Amino acid sequence: MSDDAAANQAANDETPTAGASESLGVTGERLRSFIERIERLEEEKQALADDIKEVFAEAKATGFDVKTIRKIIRMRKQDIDQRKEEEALLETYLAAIGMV
Amino acid sequence: MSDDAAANQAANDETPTAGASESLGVTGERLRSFIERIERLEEEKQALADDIKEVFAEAKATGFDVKTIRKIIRMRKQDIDQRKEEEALLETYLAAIGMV
Amino acid sequence: MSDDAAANQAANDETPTAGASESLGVTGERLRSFIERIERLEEEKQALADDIKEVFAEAKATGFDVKTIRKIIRMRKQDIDQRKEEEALLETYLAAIGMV
Amino acid sequence: MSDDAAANQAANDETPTAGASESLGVTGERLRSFIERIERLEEEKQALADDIKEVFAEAKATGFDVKTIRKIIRMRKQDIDQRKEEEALLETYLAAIGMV
DNA sequence: GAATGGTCCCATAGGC
DNA sequence: GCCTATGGGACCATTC
Repeated sequence: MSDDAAANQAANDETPTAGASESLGVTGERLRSFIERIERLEEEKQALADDIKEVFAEAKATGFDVKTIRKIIRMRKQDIDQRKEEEALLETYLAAIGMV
Repeated sequence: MSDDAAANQAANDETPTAGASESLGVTGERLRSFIERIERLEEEKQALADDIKEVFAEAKATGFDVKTIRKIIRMRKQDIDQRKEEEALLETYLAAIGMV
Repeated sequence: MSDDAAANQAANDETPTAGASESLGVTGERLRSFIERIERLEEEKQALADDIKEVFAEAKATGFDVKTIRKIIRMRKQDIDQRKEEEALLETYLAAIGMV
Repeated sequence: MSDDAAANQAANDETPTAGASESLGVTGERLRSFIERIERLEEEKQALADDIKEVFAEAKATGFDVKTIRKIIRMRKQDIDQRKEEEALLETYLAAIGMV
């Protein structure tokens, strides 16, 4: 493993005045905080995924072909990506010739 | 592919005099609306994915091992999923013995 | 992608007396061998899938509810997976605190 | 998990005096048997999937492009399927004209 | 034919 | 910098 001590739950007492449990508690708190933040975000992300699914369902109910819609969206995304790339390239060129 | 509604990408008729073209325009509008709603949601979803990545990066910078954190999160999720499934199974059993 | 090129990376001459076409032949042999091995394995895999289907059918004929059986099997699998993951996590922790 | 409860909607009686509860025990046995047969088969199926993965890995290590190999296999499968279909159609025609 | 679950493929991310 | 591993998305088969 790369980092020193992964989830340092075992470990060394860093605050001499405190008990071992204290510093452990702090580390644990931070870890828990990270985990919960991530879980919260993933929950929201999942909610959005569900929303998207719903919209597809609605489109389907309206009589549209979902697969085709997906294809269109993919194409549009490609276009956007490409456009962004082109703009980025343009920026690079402009920067290269000192036009900021 | 189901050709009928599917390919209605044309959609750009905005002639006020209506007729078949008018309904196509309407269909096109609806299609565009669906697509844009989805794109908007996917954008937000992507933003959340980026946020999550950031939190992982922050945790890593703090000295935690990302891989381990991922594992913990996965396990917690498994717990939740399993609990849900157990409840679903119970429902199934109840239904099977006619207890609705 | 250039499909033709794809398979040619192996192309080193193993028979010093042969020309390029010979080494290509060897490469082709190896490729064919891989493909046939995979196809054979997939055939067996498919046969097993069919067997499983049969067992489900038999269970159904016996009066069991297939859906419920599926759910039970899924849950049992989850249990096993989770146990494995817990062990893996333990390993990770042990490694993290230097207990190999 | 409470395996015994399974699809035995009533359940856990193993009283030696038999009666309805005895037949339930028998039912439980059958259910368990089905489940274990399926699990065994899925295990083998998974083993084959792993084997296939290994072969792909070996092919890759040899210098072949996995994606392309997949494509070839897919094409060959299509050919086989098509051939089967043609044969089936031929059978149908032969049957239709009374040539068994 | 609609919904669901399972499988496969790809693209990205992290490790060596 | 490659290469493996993991997660997400698409497709497909099956069930109700």
